[in-house]
Amino acid sequence: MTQIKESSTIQENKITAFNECPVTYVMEKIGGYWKPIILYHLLTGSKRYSELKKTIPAITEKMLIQHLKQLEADDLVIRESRPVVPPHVTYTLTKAGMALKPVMYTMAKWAIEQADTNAKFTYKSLDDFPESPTMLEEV
Amino acid sequence: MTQIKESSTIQENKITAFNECPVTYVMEKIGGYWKPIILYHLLTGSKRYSELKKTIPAITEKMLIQHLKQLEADDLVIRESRPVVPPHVTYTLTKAGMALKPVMYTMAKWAIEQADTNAKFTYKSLDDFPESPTMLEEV
DNA sequence: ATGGATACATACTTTAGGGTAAGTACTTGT
DNA sequence: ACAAGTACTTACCCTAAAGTATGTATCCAT
Repeated sequence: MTQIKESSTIQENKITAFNECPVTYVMEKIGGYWKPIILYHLLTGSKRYSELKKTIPAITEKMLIQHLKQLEADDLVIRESRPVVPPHVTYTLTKAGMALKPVMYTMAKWAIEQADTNAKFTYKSLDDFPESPTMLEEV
Repeated sequence: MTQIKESSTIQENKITAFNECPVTYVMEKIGGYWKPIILYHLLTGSKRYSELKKTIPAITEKMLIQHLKQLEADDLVIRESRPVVPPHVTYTLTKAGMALKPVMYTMAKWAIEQADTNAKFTYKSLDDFPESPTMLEEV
């Protein structure tokens, strides 16, 4: 997991923003190109590592575990492994992770409202958030 | 405004995520260390460039206009300048910008709920979001 | 003994975002 | 003549996030 230089202005500003701005705090937790997508797929229930890989074809394995580790460290997902061969590992949302549902929903709602204006999106409705994976599928 | 290479995997993935994932779409618009803070301060009303500078002391002028330009390009703020000397420029949230209020509120709410668990935040309540600037002040 | 399945790990490179520092234009006040 | 105020602009550098490529361990089936 990529090392971070422990004293740069950029780090300091980040930490300050993180501590003072709740919005930044959330974005730290769920930011990046892949985290929302991973979280979205976990909203519908526990998934194995390989299942996540299959449902998110474009992600590399490095990015996948890297983000899973971060999500675990942030107490948003729980990793459970069965000591069998071949390995069997499942990832499940914690309470805090589940609590992101309304957050993501509100964000999605705004995005789709804006989409009416811009008309350049492939997703169009919030009808089935997050029961069916229409919105974030196939990324 | 920093040039972007127009064909890298990272750009492609970003654009895909941006088009398919509404959450990523939102984060593109309000992400970065400074954008939420700028937006927050604009939620309480129009501000001049210099006022923003004063209320967000840690931001550099480069970052400030850079983000203001981006927010303007994204139709979240409107720039109005009076042709006087010294210049008089104000920034105001658009409708879309204003519509971010519940989005930011929901995010903040989650952050503060988590804060109860972690107890390491300088902000503690949502009581006065966004009427008083207690939450994002002094960053 | 070789390949497949599973869940990673690790070294290296590229890119975009952020930061530093300095300069510009135009006018008023001293 | 020079500084101060306002709203920027520009050139250059550094860092962290993201991507590429390859390797590892274990067991089972063929």
